[in-house]
Amino acid sequence: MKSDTLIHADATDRLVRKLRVRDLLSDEEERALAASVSEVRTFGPGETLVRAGVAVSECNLLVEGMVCRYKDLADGQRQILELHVPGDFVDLHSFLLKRLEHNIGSLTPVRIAFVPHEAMKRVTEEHPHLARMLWFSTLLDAAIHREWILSMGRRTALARIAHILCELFVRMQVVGLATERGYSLPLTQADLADATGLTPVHVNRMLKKLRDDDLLTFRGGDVVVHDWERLRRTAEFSPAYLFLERRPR
Amino acid sequence: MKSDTLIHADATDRLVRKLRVRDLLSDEEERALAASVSEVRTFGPGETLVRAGVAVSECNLLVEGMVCRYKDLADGQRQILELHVPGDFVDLHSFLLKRLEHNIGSLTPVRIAFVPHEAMKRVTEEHPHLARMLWFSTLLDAAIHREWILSMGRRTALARIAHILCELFVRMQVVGLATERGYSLPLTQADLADATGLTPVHVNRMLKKLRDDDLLTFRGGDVVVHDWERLRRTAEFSPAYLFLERRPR
DNA sequence: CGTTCGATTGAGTTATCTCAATAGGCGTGG
DNA sequence: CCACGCCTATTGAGATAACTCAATCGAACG
Repeated sequence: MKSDTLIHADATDRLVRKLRVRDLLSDEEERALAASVSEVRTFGPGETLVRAGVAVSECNLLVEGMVCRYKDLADGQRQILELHVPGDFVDLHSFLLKRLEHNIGSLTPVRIAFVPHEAMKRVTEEHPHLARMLWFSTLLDAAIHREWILSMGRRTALARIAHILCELFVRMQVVGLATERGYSLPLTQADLADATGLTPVHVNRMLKKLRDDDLLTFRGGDVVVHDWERLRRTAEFSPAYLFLERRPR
Repeated sequence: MKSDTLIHADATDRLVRKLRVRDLLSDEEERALAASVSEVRTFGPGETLVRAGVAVSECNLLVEGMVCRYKDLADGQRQILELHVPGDFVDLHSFLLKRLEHNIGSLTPVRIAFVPHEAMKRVTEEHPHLARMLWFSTLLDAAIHREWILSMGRRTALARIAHILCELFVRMQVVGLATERGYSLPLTQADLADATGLTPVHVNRMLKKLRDDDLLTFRGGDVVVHDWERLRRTAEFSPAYLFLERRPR
């Protein structure tokens, strides 16, 4: 094993964990994944990591911190399209798309592992099953997108916020970053507004309602779930769209 | 060439057309695609083709007509997640997901080509480049989802409707089903409401406004574009997210 | 030719937004 | 150590985009 493989092995830990929830990943595949990381770098909060339309030649794997994909409208309105937790291969799709149609930005200080597209090509060609697992994880992003469309289209502001906080709870649990009671979510209410298509003021009122109803507290970057059952019902949250079971075969 | 390959060759025509807009597809790959179709069947309008949560063993390729993916909320509200035009490999993702988390339903009479998952596995393993193109087309769906999230989150009702009609115009053009002036869109205003997260009544008013402003007419299942430039601006539509250029290499 | 389904319009309601003001935390510089 | 400024959270009050309910109308269809 080459030494730089060792150096970056921890970079893929949470990704591996996430993949293993859904499928069997061999040790060889795990090593191939770790070996494909060329570099790990840190960035400050509020930085744009990938800009829409610019050709990219490597994929970003989030190791630590929180990033989002977003688009802006001409009048300055922002919409967050997805929130990413450690272990997410944020722009895996840039491998085939070559450029992204949206931006990727850090919401906190982050550590990012880079995987060059050449390494992606090599690893997917040498490991067809791993390639399918990576394909799968882009399909998971699409499934999350669809649930968000449902939220934005048909859920009330309260349910929308409850839903996104449920989703993140589960996704954080998968990568071992949540306890039974809650998780760390270093977002501002304005960020949450951009993610839910609401205004910060309204987000504030809905959070107050969730607090007053004793469902959940979101304060100082921490989510504490008080009543998971009622929260789930309020959000009409069902984790089926996160495909948390092992695929057949 | 086997005769059943010949029988179903037309089934993949529009898909091939769509793929060739984005990448080079060899004749051999085209034949492999056509050969993977096991059967072509017709369905009436309003049928559920794939139900959420049920294990599936084949992919649906839309040959003719219009289908949508949708989810329902407990109170009966429906959200359409994506509209599909001929040539769309509607549930290509079922190949890896094994079950879908949403439903697929026909909006019109449709012709569907079936591709068994075994055939998918064979063709993707034997043709890695074709596999990447299919992966790519699932990424395209995700990009469309993201644009919808932006629409639902931040665009006004008028812009949202204008935008979806712009998108379908371009997508219909790609598969040769639109003229310079417009295209056939066999949806009711209620369908359009379910796709945009609005009420039918409000959709009606916004369509009237688009008509009154002389941007576009949607009547009797036909979209006629009167002023593309102003329509584009109203929707803030830019086709970048549809990746209409050839990928590099 | 009655029935059904989709489109259209009016009138009143409401969820969410906008504007605005206040308050709390936190880092920086004097 | 205090004062200032900045960012985020909070709350109030009024505005508005979109919704609900309800009625009418037209076309398709058996």
